[in-house]
Parts: sequence; structure tokens; C-alpha cells
Amino acid sequence: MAIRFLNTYTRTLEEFRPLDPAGKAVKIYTCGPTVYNYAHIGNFRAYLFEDLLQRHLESSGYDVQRVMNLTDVDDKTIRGCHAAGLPLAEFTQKYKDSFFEDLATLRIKPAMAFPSATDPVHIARMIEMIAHLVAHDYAYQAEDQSVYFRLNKFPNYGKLAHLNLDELRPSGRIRNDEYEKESVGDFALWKAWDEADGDVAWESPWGKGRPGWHIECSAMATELLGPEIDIHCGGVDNIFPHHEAEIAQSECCTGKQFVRYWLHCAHLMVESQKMSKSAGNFYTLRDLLEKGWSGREIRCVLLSVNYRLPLNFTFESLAGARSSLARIDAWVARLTETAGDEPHASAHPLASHNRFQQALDDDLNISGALGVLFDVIRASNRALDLGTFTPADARALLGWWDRVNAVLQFQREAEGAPKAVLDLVEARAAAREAKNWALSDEIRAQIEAAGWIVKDSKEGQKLTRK
RNA sequence: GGCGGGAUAGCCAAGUGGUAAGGCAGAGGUCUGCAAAACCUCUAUUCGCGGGUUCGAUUCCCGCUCCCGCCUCCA
Repeated sequence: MAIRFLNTYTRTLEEFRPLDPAGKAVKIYTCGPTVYNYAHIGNFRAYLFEDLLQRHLESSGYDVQRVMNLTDVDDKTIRGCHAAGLPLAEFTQKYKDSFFEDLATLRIKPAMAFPSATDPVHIARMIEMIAHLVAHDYAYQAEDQSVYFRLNKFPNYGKLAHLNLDELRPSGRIRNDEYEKESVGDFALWKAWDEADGDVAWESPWGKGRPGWHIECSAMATELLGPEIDIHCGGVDNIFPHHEAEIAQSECCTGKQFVRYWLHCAHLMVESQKMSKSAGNFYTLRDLLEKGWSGREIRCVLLSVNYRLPLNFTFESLAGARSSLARIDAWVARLTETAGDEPHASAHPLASHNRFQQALDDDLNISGALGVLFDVIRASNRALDLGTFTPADARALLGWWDRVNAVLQFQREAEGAPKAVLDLVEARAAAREAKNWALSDEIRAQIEAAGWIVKDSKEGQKLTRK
């Protein structure tokens, strides 16, 4: 079955076919973070959706070329660096570094490139694009010296969001002082320097200033991936106006269809409420790690609801993820043990199907895919209980799990128990040998206090991380 | 006002014109020195409400209610 995605542009489920004539390479552009602060879990919900997308495409045989931009100049970064008394680059570097740490914590596969907006190469590309737009009448310099895109030159503006611009109701967010523009909807390509910018400025044919947010993505996307991109992702809030603007700028420059498939993920709610600092339910990844949750657990929660649906993040769901992962861990450990040294995999029916991948083919139906996983876990555990599973069967199941885990990245990182804990296990074995149950239980409590759980089985004690 | 998404058990959630996957939580059981894990059984006569089409609708159509998002630089 072919992979299908719900395309925001057409609002229909479309079969995915990459532009590459060989049908192999897939070009993806994803809107990345503005590096003025630590990213919050809502941001990471989007990045995890993109990770799932990339990993599923790769497991389907595609060669994914993904670019994620880093917005390191805008109102917020400028305000932030001034407040911190640091040069802009120094201020944003801290948050770039922490962003990459967070990606690793959540096991998000790094993109092929993470271009920064302030990279001179990209600034030059933005200026080049703006000059092209001005030269072809798609843009103009207003009285305030800023350069704006001339919206009435691009009738398709609004198509992605399915907005009829004539019917837009002013929302109060439009600044009254932007009277210099020909039309209220015209958006800035180049922002003329003003005092609040301080020393943040670049020279351009239109004077000192800085690029607008939208042109940044158009420039870096077309520069690194070419004029035509297969998939462009982001949060639903980016649909309008950001992605509309990207389409307008890019297509007026290249004359080609900028993006073939638009995928947008819904927002995250926390405890059924919109996440906000004032509501006290605003969490960065770091906040959750401090509370004792692991990156793997957070990954599991943020990934387990289809990207198009709002996701209600709760601590109950984190606890649920912890239980589910423990079950997966126990299952993998059991299979590993049963497989032993057996190098050959059998053709066990539980291991020779790709229903997991087929579920994901349907617009990344993660719930269906996880349903398949747990069905397989239960069925194989039952077979293991009955003793009808051979080492070769277990080896085959582990192979199946490897393919599934390549997408999910749920497997526990291998870690050995510290010497002190192993010593306790040994002491407990002696106590059990002597049928000293009281001592055995006491040592078990000590082991647990050290962060490990010991379980007794027919083959002896089994140690797992708590 | 416009546009879009949603409403399925305590919670999360899949799904189909033919009588409700899966996960978490909960109850009972098998196993165990006890636990834990695993497995088994149970937990929605029912899919927001009211009509309609149909032999049959949670699934299609119409109307309604409620929730959420966007409407010019928030993933």
C-alpha cells in the first residue's frame, strides 16, 4: 500500500509520490525553533511528528533530505539579547546548544542541515530573493524604508489556509502604524533598522536592516533543497500567515510550485488547557526531566496521538507511558534471553508481516500501529508462556522489533547495573539459597532503593532498571 | 462574522454501512515462599443530541449543542 498524507493545501488524503524521478529522494523542510528560550513540549510535539515522518519514510526505503531552520534573529531574540546584555549571536548560541541537547534526549534524528537565519550565506540569499521580487514588481520599499511583499500581485495568497482575504475580520493584531504599506496584508521582507534593534543590522540595497521572518524560510529552503520541495511541515499556527507568505515569495522567485505536500500538526494542550505561563502549565523539556521523567517517556506520550489531533498532555499519560514502556522492555528482554546465541531467524508468522508499517502508511496512524505492536507483544508472550517459542522464533521477533523500533525509538538504552547492586543480588541469592526470606526481601528493598528492580524467575533473579 | 479540527468506556484512543482495535487505570484468576512480570477473564447493548436514507448507521445525509484552533511574524 502506498503512503498517504492529508495535504493541508488540498484537504484531501493524497498518495505520496516524491518529485525524484527515481522515487527515492524525499525533500522535507520543517520550520524550526526561534532560539530565544528553551523549547517547550508543544514545540517538541511538532518536531517529534516530523521525526516520525522521517523515520517512517526511511523505513519505507526513501532517502530523506530534511532541513530545519533556526530562527536566530527576530523581535524576541533581539529583545532577549538586549535584556541579557549579550551580543545576539552569543545569546542565541546558548539556546541553539540546548535545543540540540533536547533533540538528542527525545531521540529525534537530526536533520540533514540546521541553517541559521543569520548565516551570511543565507542573508545574502534573502537579499538576492528580495531584490528579485522588487525587480519584478512583487515587492516595494515603503516610506519607512522597509520592503514589503505586494499581496495583490499573488492571487493565490490564502489558498493554503483557505481564507478569503476580502472577508478577513481585523483582529486588532494589525498595527495601526503600518500605514506606509499599500495594503494591510502586505508583509515585510526586509525590516528597516530602528532604534530598538541596537547593533543588530545588516547592510542591504534598501539600507540597514534585517530580514523578515518569512523570507528566511523561503531562502534557506530553496537554497538547500531547490525550488521544489516534497513535504513542508509545521504547526497549524504556521499555516497562516507564515506558510502562505513562504509560498508567495518562493513561487514569485522560482516560478515553480514550492511545496507538493503540506503537513501540519495540531496543538498540544496540557491538562485539558491551553499551555500558558500564566496558567502554570507551561513546560519545557527540561522542566519534565527535573520532575524525573525520561526523554523516552516524554517521546512516547508526544508521539502516541496522531499529529492532526490536538494532544492533551497530562501527568497521567506520562505514567501510562512509563507502564507501557516497561512492558515493552520486559518483552524485549524475554525475547533476547530466549533467542540466546541463536543466529538464525525462523519464519514465524508473528514476525513476518508489516502491519505496523501499513498502519503508518495511512497518514501516520500511530494508534493503529501501536495497536499492532501490543497485539504482537501479547501473542508472543503467550507463546513464550506456553513454551512453544523456539530461539529462532525469538530471533525472528527481535528482527521484527528492530524494524518497529527504528521508527518508534522506544527501546531502553542498554545499561549495566553498578557493582554495588550486583553485589546485593549475589547476597540475595545466598539468602534465598538458605530460604532466609526475610533477608531476601530486605535486600530486594535495598536493590530497589538503589534504582533497580529484581524479579525471581525459574532461571534465577532478573535485574531491571526501576 | 469567516475558515478549519474535534465529540467513542475512569483516562488516552483506533475503526468500519453489518453490529465497537489497542494502551493506561481497576476487579478476579493462573503462576510464585511472597512479590513482580507474563498470561487468562471481566470492565461501552453502545460511539455528543434530534431527525432522515437503508434490511441494517458509530460509520452516509440534514439540523442542533458543546469544545478547540486560526483570521497577518505563537510548533
